[in-house]
Amino acid sequence: MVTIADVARAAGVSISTVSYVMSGKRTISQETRDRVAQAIADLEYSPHASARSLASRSTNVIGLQAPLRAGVDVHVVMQIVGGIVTEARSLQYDILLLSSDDAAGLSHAARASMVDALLVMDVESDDPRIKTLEGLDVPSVLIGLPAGADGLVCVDFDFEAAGRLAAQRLAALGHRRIALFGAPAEVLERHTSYADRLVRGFLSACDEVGIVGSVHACPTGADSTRVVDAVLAAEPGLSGILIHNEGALGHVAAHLATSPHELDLIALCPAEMAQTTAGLADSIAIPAEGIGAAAADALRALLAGEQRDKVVLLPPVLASAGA
Amino acid sequence: MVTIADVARAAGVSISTVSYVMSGKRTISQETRDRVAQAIADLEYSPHASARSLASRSTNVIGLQAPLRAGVDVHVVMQIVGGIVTEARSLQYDILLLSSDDAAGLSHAARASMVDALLVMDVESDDPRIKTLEGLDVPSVLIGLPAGADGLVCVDFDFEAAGRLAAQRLAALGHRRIALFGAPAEVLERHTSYADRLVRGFLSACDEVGIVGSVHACPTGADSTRVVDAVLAAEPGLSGILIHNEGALGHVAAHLATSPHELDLIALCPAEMAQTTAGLADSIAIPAEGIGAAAADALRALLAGEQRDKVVLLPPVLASAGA
DNA sequence: GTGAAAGCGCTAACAA
DNA sequence: TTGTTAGCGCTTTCAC
Repeated sequence: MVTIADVARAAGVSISTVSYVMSGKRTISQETRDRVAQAIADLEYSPHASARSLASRSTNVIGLQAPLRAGVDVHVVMQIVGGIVTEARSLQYDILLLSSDDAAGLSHAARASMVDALLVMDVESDDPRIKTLEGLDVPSVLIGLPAGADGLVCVDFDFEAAGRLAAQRLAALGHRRIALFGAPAEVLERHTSYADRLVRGFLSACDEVGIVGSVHACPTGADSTRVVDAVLAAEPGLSGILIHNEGALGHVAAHLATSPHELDLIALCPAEMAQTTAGLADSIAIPAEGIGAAAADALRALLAGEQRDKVVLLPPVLASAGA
Repeated sequence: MVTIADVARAAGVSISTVSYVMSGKRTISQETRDRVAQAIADLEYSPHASARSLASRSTNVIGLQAPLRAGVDVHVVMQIVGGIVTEARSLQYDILLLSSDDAAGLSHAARASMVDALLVMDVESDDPRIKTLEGLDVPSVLIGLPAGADGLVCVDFDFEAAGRLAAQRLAALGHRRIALFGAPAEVLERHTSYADRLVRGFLSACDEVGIVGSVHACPTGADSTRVVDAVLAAEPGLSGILIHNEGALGHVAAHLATSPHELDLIALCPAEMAQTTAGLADSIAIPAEGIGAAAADALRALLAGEQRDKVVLLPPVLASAGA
């Protein structure tokens, strides 16, 4: 193993000089700097991460709790994690995947000084982790917007604005009666924050523009088409649909394409998914990677002591499908 | 911050006694052990991870390179990672998500002593990471079976056996002409190891049982149905299909359900996905979590110095769909 | 502009 | 059965 002492010896300087060349916290003559840099390159030296963090009292690691056994939106979770990792890397942070999903996992990582900060996905309202996070001495950011997390920094997609946007768009297309097909019933019933916000935006925009909107839980997979058919039968005149369900989108889109009903379908999903789905009128992209990147950046700001908004909501953007 | 010295003081013992109580590497009287345990609990002490790994020269961290921007099988990747994390946790290991996907990322993590071992997914034949891994002083396990990785431990699903099993099953169902719809063309053309192995197993079993098999690339999404229709038109008498494409499965299954052709469809996909897909004759489950767990366990064996097979292949299991 | 040396919190000899 | 202490490799005062 190559240590800082090896580098110092090779460059003919003291170890503190090597350290200062790497950190830039001291002015070093150009000549010395070059010699040290050369020695580092020659020896393929990488500072021992643990030694460094023991001495510097910081790890350059972010702890991440991600829902790996996710129900619905696997693609979204993966893309968010991808965004986090990419952004974190550019900020010189590594990501430690926390293996337990509970509050104890968070406080353990913090107490063991394994991480400089914590990033937590999939937090629900009344989640015990909220109180735990507030009591820890490492900063944290939530991805999502659970009720009761007032003290914490939250980053999320603006589902309410997305619901509103979709309703307005469908109204502009001339529809007078529209429906939202969302998450499976079990998710809706938990009153997951994002689902509630989407519904709220959708219905309030319907009110505002004076059209009729309804909301329906939607199972994953092929069953979804049955639910859609039932709603279409029960609501004559229904002609515009917003769908937010990764596992149902493909089936519903394909089903409606062969249906006698004349209607417009807007999907709320990652952009890539909209592109491979035929039969969409429009789509609203969930900027999943952007959410991850924004969360990592919010953490950077916290760590740097910058003052920022507690809540960061990424705005929805309407896209022509297939374009 | 609570240190081992605080615990020692509270328990009225020396710090080494505390250390030995935690590691169990020394026999300690029951009484002392209890006092120390009590102090640890009272103070909510967690050993400083960096200090520990600096002194013990091991991190209890596994570095993982996972394809986050995956093309096809997001579900599979997520489940594998879930399996890794779960198993690693039970082995007292944490997972560090390596942020760069290249060889340099691997050697950096190793040289910086950030990890005790490396787990690498999505390695292709002739991947430069293979040589890098072989030169590293930390043990590693690949998930996949790339050509040229003879020196390394590899864990994967037995795609060849799966292809063989599917063909045999379709033959047993009475089909004389069957087809495999696999990955998108760009994946097949890269000669990704798993795709090649699946094809080999499928075709060789066709030969053995004396039926005709053909293999076709399959695009993701709704386009897939067009390809299937074209093949059905071109191959009269085709009546059995094996499909291995997460993004196409739903569309193809739905499409065939409404088709005039009388045929059996076998899906190769995670069990959960088969369950939500209607119209399958059978399915062969990809035990994604099991792969992750097996990989983590292979790493544990390596770390423990156990002698094991270089290649671990998880066998396919035929399941009645919808059952 | 550079060096020497005191820790960071822990593990594991070495001693008793 | 327990305590004392020398490192692990680095950062950062303090000294020049």
